[in-house]
Order: sequence, then structure tokens, then C-alpha cells
Amino acid sequence: MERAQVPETTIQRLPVYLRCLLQAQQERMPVINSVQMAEMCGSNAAQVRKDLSYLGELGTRGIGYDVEALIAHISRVLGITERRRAVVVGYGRLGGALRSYTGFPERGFEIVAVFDADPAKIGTDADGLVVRPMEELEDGIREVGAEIAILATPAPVSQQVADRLVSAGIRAILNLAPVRLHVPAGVAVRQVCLSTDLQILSFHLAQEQLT
Amino acid sequence: MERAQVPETTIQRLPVYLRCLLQAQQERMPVINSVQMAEMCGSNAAQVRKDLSYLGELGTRGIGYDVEALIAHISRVLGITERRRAVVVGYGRLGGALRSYTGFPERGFEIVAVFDADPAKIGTDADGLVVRPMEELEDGIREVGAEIAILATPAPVSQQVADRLVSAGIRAILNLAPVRLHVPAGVAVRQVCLSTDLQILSFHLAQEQLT
DNA sequence: ACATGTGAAGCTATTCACAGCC
DNA sequence: GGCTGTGAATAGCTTCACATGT
Repeated sequence: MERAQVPETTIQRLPVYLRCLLQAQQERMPVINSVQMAEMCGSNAAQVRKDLSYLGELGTRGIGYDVEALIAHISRVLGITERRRAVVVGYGRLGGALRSYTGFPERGFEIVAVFDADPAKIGTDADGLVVRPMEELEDGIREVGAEIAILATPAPVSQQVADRLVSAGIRAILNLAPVRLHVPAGVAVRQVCLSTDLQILSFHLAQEQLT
Repeated sequence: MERAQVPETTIQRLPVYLRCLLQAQQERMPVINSVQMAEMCGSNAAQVRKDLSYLGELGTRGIGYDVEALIAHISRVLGITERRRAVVVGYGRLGGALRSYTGFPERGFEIVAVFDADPAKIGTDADGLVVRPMEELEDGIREVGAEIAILATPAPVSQQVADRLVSAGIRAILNLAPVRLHVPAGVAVRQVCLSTDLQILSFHLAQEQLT
């Protein structure tokens, strides 16, 4: 293992840096420095430098960071130099929105299959893909070579679907249902819960209101 | 200021505790202890106790925590004893999914208005609400007394819409567009970016793959 | 006996400040 | 002179371990 260990907090900021670098690239900036990056992504210069230094010595003293090179490097660290294949499981309103979200392809991801349990949806069009039945989940995942699953099923069934995803070889799950998933070690899960975010916002409103 | 200062990390876990307590309530558990809570929400007992202790002395030594009382207390801290009113801005596929998401009402939130810029959508039904034009944004927000905005507009216009939300008195924004919003102090923003989450998952896949 | 609440210890992350290099 | 990379200092979070109360 060459790369010592990039802290998890740093990893979580890499996508932000990448976004800001892509913007700089569009603005035809050949080089960017830590102060500019910090401004663009709402951080501070020392943090940016420290984070990037975990990935290697990527900058040039007195100059800054080469935008192209840094984009390439962060993309490599994030493992998105090739587009990664993902499946959407649960084609309700949220699953539908995710399937047709245009931001994924340009950020390194491709939706390659869609599954749902509802017989009325099976076989219908999902923005260019066909909605497949849950019975085909394991085979379908192997067929298309998907590595990531976006889980947009109803909360009560999410755990059992997750178990099947894992047994089909999925190692990364983005869970949109408000339940904690139990998965074996080696499987990465990220939880997105909009109600949770709203409740945190509500806390801040409540704080202000007790003036 | 009576309540010393609840750490931000603790606040972020309160919604998780609340979810787990509601589950305990449904299972007719009158009392729960820190070990059980930790198991249910994937934390550890010391963390649970420390977090809850920031809110006051809510447990009984030798017994544990009264489920009902703790639900009430956390709800109060999160400011969701009354349902908070939110507007959805941007009624595309994502905005549509959010508007009809049934999880909000039971977690303390109510969508009270929907706005969009597209003339073809204005006036149409949004699951029981009427899609209103962006021209009515400020007046509409004041009219319905909304405190929170869920921002699901295209990335390029999100900042200018956010500015208008703030000038209309909104103090909490849930931003679903992949751009950093600049807002004045006193306005809380939470950023949800699914591409970011996928990229973090991709990093973990990449780590494993370099075996 | 049992489980909370909490100082203290240990650990991780952020910020500072400057040496090192262009 | 300017900007990176980084050890040192600081701040913040988590875990431990036990005194405290039921």
C-alpha cells in the first residue's frame, strides 16, 4: 500500500474540489491557487493545500496547481476515469427522477439498468431503458456489470433488497430510504435522507427563534 | 443563552435517534437504554449517552430513557413540534418527486407551495397544489408563511433564486443543485448532491480494486 | 445490580506559520 | 515575491472508565 491513508473528511471534499476545477477549466484558467480554490468552494486555503497534499505533491511552489492535471489526478483517485455503471432499484417518482438526471454521465456515472417490483411498471420505458422485474435483479446486475446500486425502494423492503444486491456482487450502495442498512464489511453505503436534512435545518431555525 | 451549545455533529445524529425512537414506540417499548439505541442506529452506547446529555438529563439511572418523553424532547430541540412549512422551487422531475414524497409530513414538514419558471407547468396540478410562476415567489412565500425552501432548480439559476428566497425571508435552504450557494450569515444551507455521494462510493470501490 | 452522566484521555481534524522551492 | 507543502499548535470529537443516582 503506497498511498498512506487519505482521511475520510478529505475524500468527502474531493468531489467539491473537482467541481470547482471543472468550472475553472470552463473559464479557461490554466492554473489555480489554493486561495482561489478555497473561495470557489467555501473552504480555506490551508485546508485545500493539506487535502491535496494527501494525494501527492501536485502543485508548483510560487505558481499553484495545473487545472488539467489536477482534474485528471482527482478523477483517478476517485476512480472515475472510466465511467462507472450503476443500477436504479425502485422506479417510483424518486427513482424516475434519478434515472433521468442528466448530471450523472458528466460526473462519471451511467445508469445501465432499472428494476421495480410493480407489474404495472415492468416492461415500460424508463427513459431509454426497460424496467425489469425484481426477479431478474441478480442476473441483470451481473449481465450489465454494474458496481453501484441506487436504492430507491420503499423503506420496509430496502434491507432485503440490499441483501440481494450484496449477494449479486454490488459493493457500493446509495440508499435513499430512511432506514439504516446492515451490510457486510467491504460494502460501502451512503445514506441520503432529505427528511434528516430538513430536520437539521429546522434545528437552526429553532435556535434563531429563541432570541 | 441557557443551553450551552450542542455540537453540530450531535445535531446531525438527532434525526437518527428520533427515527430509532419512533420505531421503538411502534414496537411498544416504554423504555430504551443507550446500548439498544446504539445497536438500532449503528452507533455506540457512550456516543448516544454523550449526545443526549447535551440536551439535558433525560434518562433515569438504572433504567434508561422513557421513549415517549425522549421523542418529545428531541422533537422540541429540532423545532418540529409544530409542522414546519416548506416550499419547493423548481418543479422538474426531482421537484415533483419531492413534492409528493409522503415521508415529509410524518417527519415534521409540509409542502405548502410549488414554484416553477416554465409557462407550460404554471397553473398545472402539483399533487394537490397549483404550480405558481416565479414572479410570485416572494409574495407567495410570505402568503403561506414558509420558513424553508427546497431548491430543485437548474444549477445555473440556483444562486439567483437563492438570493430571492433570502430576500423573501427564507432562513433555511435545502439545495439539490450541484453548486455552492452564497448566503448571508443567519441563513442555513444544506447541500444534497447525489453525484458527490456516488463519487465517494466510487473512491471506496477504487480502493478495493487496487489489491 | 444496573444504566446514566461526565471528567479525563485519546484520537482526528483544522488552522497556523514558516521553511522550501519556483 | 509568491505559493506550496508540512510540522506544530489548536480545536473538536469520540471513547473510556467510573462516580452517581435509582
